[in-house]
Amino acid sequence: MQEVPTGDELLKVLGALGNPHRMRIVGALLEGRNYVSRLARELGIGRPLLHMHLQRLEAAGLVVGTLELSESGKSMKYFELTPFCFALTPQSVATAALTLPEEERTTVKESAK
Amino acid sequence: MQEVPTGDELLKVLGALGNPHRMRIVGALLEGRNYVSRLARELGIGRPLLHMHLQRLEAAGLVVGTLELSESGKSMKYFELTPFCFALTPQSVATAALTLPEEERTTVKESAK
DNA sequence: GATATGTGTCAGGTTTCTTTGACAGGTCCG
DNA sequence: CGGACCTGTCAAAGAAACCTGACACATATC
Repeated sequence: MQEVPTGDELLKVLGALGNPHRMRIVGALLEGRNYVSRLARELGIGRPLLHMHLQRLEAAGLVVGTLELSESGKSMKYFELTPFCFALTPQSVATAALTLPEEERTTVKESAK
Repeated sequence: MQEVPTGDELLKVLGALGNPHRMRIVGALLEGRNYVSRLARELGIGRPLLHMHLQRLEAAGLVVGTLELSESGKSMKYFELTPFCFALTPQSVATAALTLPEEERTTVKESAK
Protein backbone atom coordinates (compact mmCIF):
# COMPACT_ATOMS: atom_id res chain seq x y z
CA MET A 1 0.00 0.00 0.00
CA GLN A 2 2.79 2.33 0.76
CA GLU A 3 4.75 3.80 -2.04
CA VAL A 4 8.49 4.12 -1.70
CA PRO A 5 9.46 7.12 -3.77
CA THR A 6 12.91 8.38 -4.59
CA GLY A 7 13.93 11.69 -3.15
CA ASP A 8 13.20 13.41 -6.39
CA GLU A 9 9.77 11.90 -6.73
CA LEU A 10 8.88 12.74 -3.17
CA LEU A 11 10.04 16.30 -3.71
CA LYS A 12 7.68 16.61 -6.65
CA VAL A 13 4.79 15.22 -4.66
CA LEU A 14 5.40 17.42 -1.65
CA GLY A 15 5.91 20.44 -3.83
CA ALA A 16 2.72 19.68 -5.68
CA LEU A 17 0.56 19.21 -2.60
CA GLY A 18 2.10 22.01 -0.62
CA ASN A 19 -0.13 24.68 -2.08
CA PRO A 20 -3.63 25.66 -1.03
CA HIS A 21 -4.96 25.80 -4.56
CA ARG A 22 -3.62 22.43 -5.45
CA MET A 23 -4.97 20.93 -2.25
CA ARG A 24 -8.36 22.25 -3.16
CA ILE A 25 -8.03 20.87 -6.65
CA VAL A 26 -7.46 17.43 -5.18
CA GLY A 27 -10.49 17.95 -3.01
CA ALA A 28 -12.59 18.95 -5.99
CA LEU A 29 -11.44 16.01 -8.09
CA LEU A 30 -12.24 13.62 -5.29
CA GLU A 31 -15.88 14.14 -6.17
CA GLY A 32 -15.26 12.98 -9.66
CA ARG A 33 -13.38 13.82 -12.82
CA ASN A 34 -13.82 17.21 -14.29
CA TYR A 35 -12.63 19.31 -17.19
CA VAL A 36 -10.49 22.37 -16.91
CA SER A 37 -12.91 25.18 -17.64
CA ARG A 38 -15.59 23.88 -15.34
CA LEU A 39 -13.09 23.17 -12.59
CA ALA A 40 -11.80 26.71 -12.91
CA ARG A 41 -15.31 28.09 -12.51
CA GLU A 42 -16.02 25.92 -9.50
CA LEU A 43 -12.79 26.86 -7.79
CA GLY A 44 -13.06 30.49 -8.74
CA ILE A 45 -9.65 30.80 -10.34
CA GLY A 46 -8.50 31.61 -13.84
CA ARG A 47 -7.88 28.98 -16.47
CA PRO A 48 -4.24 29.78 -17.09
CA LEU A 49 -3.59 29.49 -13.37
CA LEU A 50 -5.48 26.25 -13.01
CA HIS A 51 -3.75 24.91 -16.05
CA MET A 52 -0.40 25.48 -14.41
CA HIS A 53 -1.46 23.90 -11.16
CA LEU A 54 -2.85 20.85 -12.91
CA GLN A 55 0.39 20.50 -14.78
CA ARG A 56 2.29 20.48 -11.52
CA LEU A 57 -0.01 17.86 -10.06
CA GLU A 58 0.25 15.75 -13.18
CA ALA A 59 4.04 16.02 -13.20
CA ALA A 60 3.98 14.62 -9.68
CA GLY A 61 1.76 11.79 -10.83
CA LEU A 62 -1.13 12.76 -8.58
CA VAL A 63 -3.63 13.39 -11.35
CA VAL A 64 -3.96 12.36 -14.96
CA GLY A 65 -5.51 14.29 -17.78
CA THR A 66 -7.07 12.98 -20.96
CA LEU A 67 -8.12 15.03 -23.91
CA GLU A 68 -11.48 13.79 -25.12
CA LEU A 69 -13.98 14.84 -27.70
CA SER A 70 -17.45 15.53 -26.44
CA GLU A 71 -20.31 14.32 -28.58
CA SER A 72 -20.71 17.79 -29.96
CA GLY A 73 -17.15 17.60 -31.17
CA LYS A 74 -15.53 19.98 -28.72
CA SER A 75 -12.32 18.90 -27.09
CA MET A 76 -12.43 18.69 -23.33
CA LYS A 77 -9.53 17.87 -21.10
CA TYR A 78 -10.69 15.76 -18.23
CA PHE A 79 -8.60 15.35 -15.12
CA GLU A 80 -8.98 12.73 -12.45
CA LEU A 81 -7.15 11.66 -9.35
CA THR A 82 -4.59 8.94 -9.09
CA PRO A 83 -5.00 6.63 -6.10
CA PHE A 84 -1.73 7.78 -4.59
CA CYS A 85 -0.66 6.91 -1.09
CA PHE A 86 2.44 8.18 0.65
CA ALA A 87 3.50 7.81 4.25
CA LEU A 88 5.42 10.68 5.79
CA THR A 89 7.62 9.59 8.66
CA PRO A 90 11.17 10.40 9.67
CA GLN A 91 12.23 7.05 8.26
CA SER A 92 10.49 7.40 4.93
CA VAL A 93 11.82 10.91 4.45
CA ALA A 94 15.33 9.88 5.43
CA THR A 95 15.20 6.95 3.02
CA ALA A 96 14.13 9.20 0.19
CA ALA A 97 16.80 11.71 1.12
CA LEU A 98 19.48 9.10 0.53
CA THR A 99 18.65 9.01 -3.15
CA LEU A 100 19.03 12.73 -3.52
CA PRO A 101 21.67 14.41 -5.67
CA GLU A 102 24.70 13.85 -3.51
CA GLU A 103 25.69 14.17 0.05
CA GLU A 104 29.25 14.94 -0.79
CA ARG A 105 30.77 13.05 2.02
CA THR A 106 34.43 13.51 2.77
CA THR A 107 35.01 12.65 -0.84
CA VAL A 108 36.01 16.15 -1.63
CA LYS A 109 38.62 15.61 -4.29
CA GLU A 110 40.22 18.97 -4.22
CA SER A 111 43.32 18.94 -2.10
CA ALA A 112 41.79 20.13 1.09
CA LYS A 113 43.64 23.19 2.07
CA MET B 1 -0.96 6.52 14.58
CA GLN B 2 -2.11 8.69 11.78
CA GLU B 3 -2.29 12.36 12.33
CA VAL B 4 -5.22 14.32 10.99
CA PRO B 5 -3.87 17.80 10.33
CA THR B 6 -5.76 20.89 9.31
CA GLY B 7 -5.08 22.31 5.90
CA ASP B 8 -2.81 24.90 7.35
CA GLU B 9 -0.80 22.40 9.34
CA LEU B 10 -0.46 20.08 6.40
CA LEU B 11 0.70 22.97 4.25
CA LYS B 12 3.44 23.72 6.74
CA VAL B 13 4.53 20.11 6.85
CA LEU B 14 4.55 19.69 3.08
CA GLY B 15 6.31 22.97 2.62
CA ALA B 16 8.87 21.98 5.20
CA LEU B 17 9.63 18.57 3.76
CA GLY B 18 9.50 19.63 0.15
CA ASN B 19 13.09 20.76 0.02
CA PRO B 20 16.20 18.68 -0.56
CA HIS B 21 18.17 20.31 2.23
CA ARG B 22 15.44 19.80 4.75
CA MET B 23 14.94 16.21 3.68
CA ARG B 24 18.61 15.63 4.27
CA ILE B 25 18.39 17.34 7.63
CA VAL B 26 15.70 14.89 8.65
CA GLY B 27 17.91 12.09 7.43
CA ALA B 28 20.84 13.38 9.45
CA LEU B 29 18.78 13.81 12.59
CA LEU B 30 17.47 10.29 12.28
CA GLU B 31 20.88 9.14 13.42
CA GLY B 32 20.55 11.13 16.58
CA ARG B 33 20.24 14.62 17.90
CA ASN B 34 22.79 17.15 16.88
CA TYR B 35 23.62 20.79 17.35
CA VAL B 36 23.52 23.41 14.67
CA SER B 37 27.17 24.07 13.96
CA ARG B 38 28.08 20.43 13.74
CA LEU B 39 25.07 19.63 11.64
CA ALA B 40 26.05 22.43 9.28
CA ARG B 41 29.52 20.99 8.91
CA GLU B 42 28.21 17.50 8.27
CA LEU B 43 25.74 18.66 5.68
CA GLY B 44 28.16 21.06 4.10
CA ILE B 45 25.96 24.11 4.28
CA GLY B 46 26.28 27.44 6.02
CA ARG B 47 24.95 28.07 9.50
CA PRO B 48 22.60 30.89 8.59
CA LEU B 49 21.07 28.69 5.94
CA LEU B 50 20.75 25.71 8.20
CA HIS B 51 19.32 27.92 10.87
CA MET B 52 16.56 28.99 8.52
CA HIS B 53 15.80 25.45 7.45
CA LEU B 54 15.64 24.22 11.02
CA GLN B 55 13.29 27.02 11.85
CA ARG B 56 10.99 25.94 9.06
CA LEU B 57 11.08 22.33 10.22
CA GLU B 58 10.42 23.37 13.78
CA ALA B 59 7.54 25.61 12.74
CA ALA B 60 5.99 22.57 11.10
CA GLY B 61 6.49 20.57 14.27
CA LEU B 62 8.82 18.06 12.66
CA VAL B 63 11.81 18.81 14.86
CA VAL B 64 12.35 20.39 18.24
CA GLY B 65 15.30 22.39 19.42
CA THR B 66 16.58 22.88 22.94
CA LEU B 67 19.24 25.29 23.99
CA GLU B 68 21.56 23.60 26.43
CA LEU B 69 24.77 24.45 28.18
CA SER B 70 27.68 22.16 27.54
CA GLU B 71 29.95 21.27 30.45
CA SER B 72 32.39 23.89 29.33
CA GLY B 73 29.67 26.47 29.55
CA LYS B 74 29.04 27.07 25.88
CA SER B 75 25.48 27.15 24.74
CA MET B 76 24.57 24.53 22.17
CA LYS B 77 21.28 24.25 20.41
CA TYR B 78 20.39 20.63 19.96
CA PHE B 79 17.76 19.55 17.49
CA GLU B 80 16.01 16.23 17.31
CA LEU B 81 13.24 14.67 15.32
CA THR B 82 9.62 14.46 16.29
CA PRO B 83 7.99 11.07 15.68
CA PHE B 84 5.66 12.52 13.08
CA CYS B 85 3.51 10.40 10.83
CA PHE B 86 1.31 11.65 8.02
CA ALA B 87 -0.58 9.75 5.38
CA LEU B 88 -0.88 11.35 1.98
CA THR B 89 -3.89 10.13 0.07
CA PRO B 90 -6.55 11.86 -2.02
CA GLN B 91 -8.91 11.56 0.94
CA SER B 92 -6.54 12.95 3.55
CA VAL B 93 -5.58 15.85 1.33
CA ALA B 94 -9.19 16.61 0.47
CA THR B 95 -10.14 16.54 4.13
CA ALA B 96 -7.39 18.96 5.00
CA ALA B 97 -8.35 21.19 2.10
CA LEU B 98 -11.81 21.65 3.59
CA THR B 99 -10.32 23.49 6.55
CA LEU B 100 -8.45 25.94 4.38
CA PRO B 101 -8.97 29.70 4.47
CA GLU B 102 -12.12 30.02 2.40
CA GLU B 103 -13.27 29.47 -1.04
CA GLU B 104 -14.88 32.86 -1.25
CA ARG B 105 -17.90 31.82 -3.12
CA THR B 106 -20.14 34.55 -4.38
CA THR B 107 -21.75 34.55 -0.97
CA VAL B 108 -19.49 36.89 0.89
CA LYS B 109 -21.05 37.24 4.28
CA GLU B 110 -19.72 40.31 5.95
CA SER B 111 -22.50 40.91 8.41
CA ALA B 112 -20.15 40.32 11.32
CA LYS B 113 -17.41 42.43 9.92
C1' DG C 1 45.01 39.66 23.39
C1' DA C 2 44.29 36.20 19.63
C1' DT C 3 41.99 32.03 18.24
C1' DA C 4 38.51 28.69 18.08
C1' DT C 5 34.31 27.11 19.57
C1' DG C 6 29.35 27.95 20.13
C1' DT C 7 24.89 31.10 19.62
C1' DG C 8 21.85 34.31 16.81
C1' DT C 9 20.37 37.98 13.22
C1' DC C 10 20.34 41.05 9.41
C1' DA C 11 20.54 43.06 4.54
C1' DG C 12 20.94 41.91 -0.19
C1' DG C 13 20.92 39.38 -4.25
C1' DT C 14 19.32 35.47 -6.69
C1' DT C 15 16.14 32.29 -8.02
C1' DT C 16 11.82 30.14 -8.15
C1' DC C 17 6.85 30.19 -7.68
C1' DT C 18 2.49 32.37 -8.38
C1' DT C 19 -0.78 35.20 -10.84
C1' DT C 20 -2.93 37.80 -14.49
C1' DG C 21 -4.22 39.53 -19.01
C1' DA C 22 -3.88 38.86 -23.85
C1' DC C 23 -3.46 36.00 -27.48
C1' DA C 24 -3.77 31.76 -30.57
C1' DG C 25 -6.67 27.94 -32.14
C1' DG C 26 -10.97 24.89 -32.40
C1' DT C 27 -16.38 23.45 -32.62
C1' DC C 28 -21.22 24.41 -32.31
C1' DC C 29 -25.60 27.19 -32.68
C1' DG C 30 -28.84 30.90 -33.96
C1' DC D 1 -21.17 36.03 -39.22
C1' DG D 2 -21.12 36.76 -34.06
C1' DG D 3 -21.27 34.67 -29.68
C1' DA D 4 -20.56 30.97 -26.43
C1' DC D 5 -18.25 27.36 -25.33
C1' DC D 6 -13.79 24.44 -25.34
C1' DT D 7 -8.48 24.04 -25.74
C1' DG D 8 -3.78 25.81 -25.27
C1' DT D 9 0.39 29.32 -24.70
C1' DC D 10 2.97 33.44 -23.80
C1' DA D 11 5.10 37.59 -21.32
C1' DA D 12 5.51 40.28 -17.49
C1' DA D 13 4.44 41.64 -13.01
C1' DG D 14 4.39 40.41 -8.11
C1' DA D 15 5.39 37.55 -4.13
C1' DA D 16 7.83 34.16 -1.75
C1' DA D 17 11.57 31.15 -1.12
C1' DC D 18 16.41 30.52 -1.00
C1' DC D 19 21.29 31.59 -0.16
C1' DT D 20 25.46 34.22 1.30
C1' DG D 21 28.52 37.28 3.74
C1' DA D 22 28.95 40.21 7.58
C1' DC D 23 27.89 41.36 11.97
C1' DA D 24 27.06 40.86 17.19
C1' DC D 25 27.25 38.17 21.34
C1' DA D 26 28.93 34.61 24.36
C1' DT D 27 32.73 31.02 26.57
C1' DA D 28 37.13 28.37 26.84
C1' DT D 29 41.91 27.89 25.61
C1' DC D 30 46.52 29.32 24.15
